[in-house]
Amino acid sequence: MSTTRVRFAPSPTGEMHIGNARTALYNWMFARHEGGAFILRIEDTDRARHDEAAVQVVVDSLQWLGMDWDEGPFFQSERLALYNEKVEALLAEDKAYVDEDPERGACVRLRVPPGISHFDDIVLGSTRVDRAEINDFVIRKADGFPAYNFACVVDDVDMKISHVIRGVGHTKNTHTQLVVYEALGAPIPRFAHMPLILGTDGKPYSKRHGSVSVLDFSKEGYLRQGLANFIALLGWAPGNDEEILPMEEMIRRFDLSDIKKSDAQLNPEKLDWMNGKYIRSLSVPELIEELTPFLSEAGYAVDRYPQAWLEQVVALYQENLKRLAEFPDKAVYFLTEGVVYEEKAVKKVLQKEGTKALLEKIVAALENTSEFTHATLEALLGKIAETESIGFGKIAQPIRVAITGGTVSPGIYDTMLVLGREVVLERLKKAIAMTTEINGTS
RNA sequence: GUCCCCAUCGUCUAGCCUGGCCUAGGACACCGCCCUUUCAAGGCGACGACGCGGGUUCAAAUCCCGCUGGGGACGCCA
Repeated sequence: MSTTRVRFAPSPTGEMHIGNARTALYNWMFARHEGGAFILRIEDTDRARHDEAAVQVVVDSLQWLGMDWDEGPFFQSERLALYNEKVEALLAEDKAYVDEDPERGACVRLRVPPGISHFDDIVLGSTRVDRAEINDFVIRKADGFPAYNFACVVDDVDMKISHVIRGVGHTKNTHTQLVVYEALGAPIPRFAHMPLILGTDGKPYSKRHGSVSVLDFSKEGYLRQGLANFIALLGWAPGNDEEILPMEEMIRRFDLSDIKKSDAQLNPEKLDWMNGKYIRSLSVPELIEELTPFLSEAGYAVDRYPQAWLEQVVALYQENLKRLAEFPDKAVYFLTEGVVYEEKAVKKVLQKEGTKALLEKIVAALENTSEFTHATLEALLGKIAETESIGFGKIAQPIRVAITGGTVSPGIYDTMLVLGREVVLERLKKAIAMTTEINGTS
């Protein structure tokens, strides 16, 4: 059994930032790669920030991305006895002392011995800091709660963490925490600090760049596999040119030493591209399942449509989607009874000289056949194109606008077939009537 | 301000540790072409980078130094 033990230890802030998600993912992938344990620990030692719902966000985010944990979640707020025991021991050994503040009360500080602090980071390499820069720091706050740098180490020791994988903002903390390991006489784990994720302006990725939290990306219609693959590749590459990597593959190839030292900008276009790749890799039933919440959100109850028919519609859009959330709007003329005509499309296509007559011929031809298949439609429309001696585009576009309301849709045969003979005829007639009106008033 | 870190196409990156195979490879985006009934998807192609200056060396994207630029950390927050 592997002795590799890692942990993800967020403070419950109410949202899981994309950068934190990547840190969690790297921890998790590393644990799975090594056959070790992934532990979830909630660092809720700040009373003012305590929030139950915020913990749920962490859990939901992790689960949504497909991460599971072997131990926890542990809550630091429930482990005060352990921290106090350690504080008292340090006090007894005179490695720590009480610092009285007339206003805030008494806290406990750890004595920082002089010297040069040094450790080898798996990502950053050798790092060193003069301890003269580290003041005796607080390990127990006046409110009785442990301070971050203390609770973190006590827990990492207690939980036998072998590798501490966290954001680059913690490198100085690591030097501070090394003092605690020393005072405790505890073995020191390996450290790996992750670079930052930046926005397109090169500043740390934040709300003004777009979605920041994992759950926000989910709401926008990114697939868990797509987002996970994308953020994993922000700062890590498996060493060859492959980019679409299913989770199992990423786990197999993951290596902490392949993580880049420099910060990475999040490129939204590439995320969309990658998400589209994953959408296309799904089976139609799987895609429907992913689409269901978005359909409901838009007011379309999925069970309102025959499953087989819905599969046809979804199949038509699978090649077109970048984000799941785009679907309801794009497929609106399949999902609702009526058609909403875009003014521009009507003006550009339907109001053309001869279009009305053309549509009437199409209606007549369709009414003459009871068969409504790809073959018959192709023969029928092809014949009209031929007798009218016009390109097929000249005939497909008016139909498209008439039955969808716009100039963009899946293939015209497929669109007609899935819409069905009745609906197609009804919409064509409606368009003809409308065209008459427009012509009449102009 | 003090300390620390980083630096290859616009962006994500391969290559750097173990100099030569790099006239620097791939991907996204952009542009063009093909496919084509629209939009996509797909295929093909074009554009596009080793931040600058010194070294070391027969040879540097790769090693060293400086500069410039960018970023981070400096709480009884985590």
